[in-house]
Amino acid sequence: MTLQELKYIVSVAEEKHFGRAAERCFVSQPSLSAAIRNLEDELGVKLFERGKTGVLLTDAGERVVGQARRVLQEADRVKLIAKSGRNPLAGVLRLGVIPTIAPYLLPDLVQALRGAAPQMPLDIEENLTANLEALLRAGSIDAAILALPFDAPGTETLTLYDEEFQVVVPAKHPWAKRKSIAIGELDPASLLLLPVGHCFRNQVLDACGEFASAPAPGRQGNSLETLRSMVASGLGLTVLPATALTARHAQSLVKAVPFDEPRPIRRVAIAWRSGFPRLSAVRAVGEAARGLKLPIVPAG
Amino acid sequence: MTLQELKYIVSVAEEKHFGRAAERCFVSQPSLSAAIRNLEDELGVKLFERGKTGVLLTDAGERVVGQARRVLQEADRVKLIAKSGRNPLAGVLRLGVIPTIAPYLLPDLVQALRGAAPQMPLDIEENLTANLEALLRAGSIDAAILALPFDAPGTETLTLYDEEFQVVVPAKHPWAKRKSIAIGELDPASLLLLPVGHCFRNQVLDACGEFASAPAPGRQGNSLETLRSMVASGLGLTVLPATALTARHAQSLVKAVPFDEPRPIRRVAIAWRSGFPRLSAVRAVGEAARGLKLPIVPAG
DNA sequence: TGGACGCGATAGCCATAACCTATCGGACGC
DNA sequence: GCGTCCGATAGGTTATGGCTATCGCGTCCA
Repeated sequence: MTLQELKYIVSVAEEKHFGRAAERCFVSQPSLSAAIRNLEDELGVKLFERGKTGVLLTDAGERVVGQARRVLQEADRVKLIAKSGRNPLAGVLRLGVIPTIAPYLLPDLVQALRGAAPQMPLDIEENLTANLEALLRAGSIDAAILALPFDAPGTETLTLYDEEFQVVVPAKHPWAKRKSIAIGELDPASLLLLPVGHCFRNQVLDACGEFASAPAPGRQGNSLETLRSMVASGLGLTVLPATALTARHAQSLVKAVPFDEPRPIRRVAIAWRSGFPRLSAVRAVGEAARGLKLPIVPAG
Repeated sequence: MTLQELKYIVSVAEEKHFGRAAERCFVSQPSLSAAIRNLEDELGVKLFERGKTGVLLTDAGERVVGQARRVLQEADRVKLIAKSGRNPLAGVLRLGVIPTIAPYLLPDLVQALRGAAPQMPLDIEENLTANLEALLRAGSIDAAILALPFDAPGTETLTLYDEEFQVVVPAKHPWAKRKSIAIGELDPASLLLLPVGHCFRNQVLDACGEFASAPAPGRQGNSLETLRSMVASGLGLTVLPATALTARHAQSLVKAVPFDEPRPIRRVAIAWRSGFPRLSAVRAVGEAARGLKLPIVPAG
């Protein structure tokens, strides 16, 4: 039984004439006759009574044709659904974002995408890089915005931008008035860091050339905002990325001071599975991120 | 788009593995791959993401496969419906019967068919032969029980039985005690007949060798029962077929008297369109009619 | 790090079935 | 009777779907 055959019987049922039905199906009359004969044989029922006074539907034919119409209708909906899914910029994009980027990038990114891809809502998964990698490879998310390096096998990345690191000190701290600070000046004992697992923690440690002694466990905050508050309360100082230091996140009790040149940075990228079919959706997200008015350096 | 292709994508969606899906569909893996590629091309959407870590459904694929399942389900119902229509003795049979047979044959016929074809209800159309012919040829009824001759083009007939005609006279009529009556004795002036259009009217007239003068218009009854009542009331006498003269229809005020040999009869048959696909349903009706305990002569 | 393995895609060949044109055969109608 | 209409049949061609063998890529393991 084929969809073709079902189309044929519906056509004959409507035309009550093999010749005209064949014409309507753009086939020759013998082809249509043979196809219908095939179907009748397969179903084991005569669907039409070929009489002198035209073609009549048998009782079984009536019911089969009715059901055939339903099948064809559902089949048409397959095409409609496919058509609606043809636009890569339509449909939910499941996007992972690491916690040190999400709160600073997403508000503007979402806003930008409402213009660039209005039919593509973002389903955001905020998680650590290692978890995002697993989710990405398992297909639970479609793409992830995170910091490089990221070399999960079977994935590709597109660099979005670089952002500087800055030292954040209490407003009354002697460094608050400095123009810049050398990396070597940082004291591991007073540096507040994110917990293990956050890539930003390692990036800061890398930038500082790894301290000999590990920071004390107590000197940690679970988010960048917590770190900022801890600095404001005078517990120590920390390092934050530039996107966390815009006017929107200003705090009168703390002051951000750049590093000496060359200033340490992190490179932010979007990653996806090799072969992910909605590459242009990923690209749209990337373009939107690059176009934002944030303290970022267009890179790559 | 074919049902085959839809089966393939559903299978791959369930197995998440081209090889196993192919096995389940009893085709080789390349065949299945090619078919799916075809469908994806036709729909203009990638349905699956062929990754290293197995096969993933795209968002569009998810929706298309869901709809494909619905199509296949409806297609299965086509086969079910066809199967249920495969038994010619199942399903309504639309049967025409002429008014001079219907009330005498149907009660017993229906009863007999409840045993022989319990899944075949009869949709009865009681009408004159000419109308039944039109209905039969138009396909509005499937078969008709009527009196021969019946030579509508495109139809075939099967003789069911013969039934005698008898003279029906008032119980007090001098003929009521006669053993038999010669045709020539009938007086057209006192003979009660059905209206024009009933074949039985013509059969009686034929049997009597056509009277020179037509019967008076007033001496008509619209049914055999009306004729019987008119005889009972003393209005005249009439001729009825044997099936109308069983104990069930006995009337104390009238008496039926046979004709002299050779007794006139009418031949009752069942007719259907040549090529009507449920021939065995017609045959079943014929067998049932022949097997009835009625004053009929198995004929043909 | 190299080789075996797993998996989907590709290449090339073959059989079948789907389609075409031409023709037949029965039924009607003039 | 003869022409016409209509579905079925015959015969030939194409292309579609299926197969085997193989490739290419990635992963896993020694």
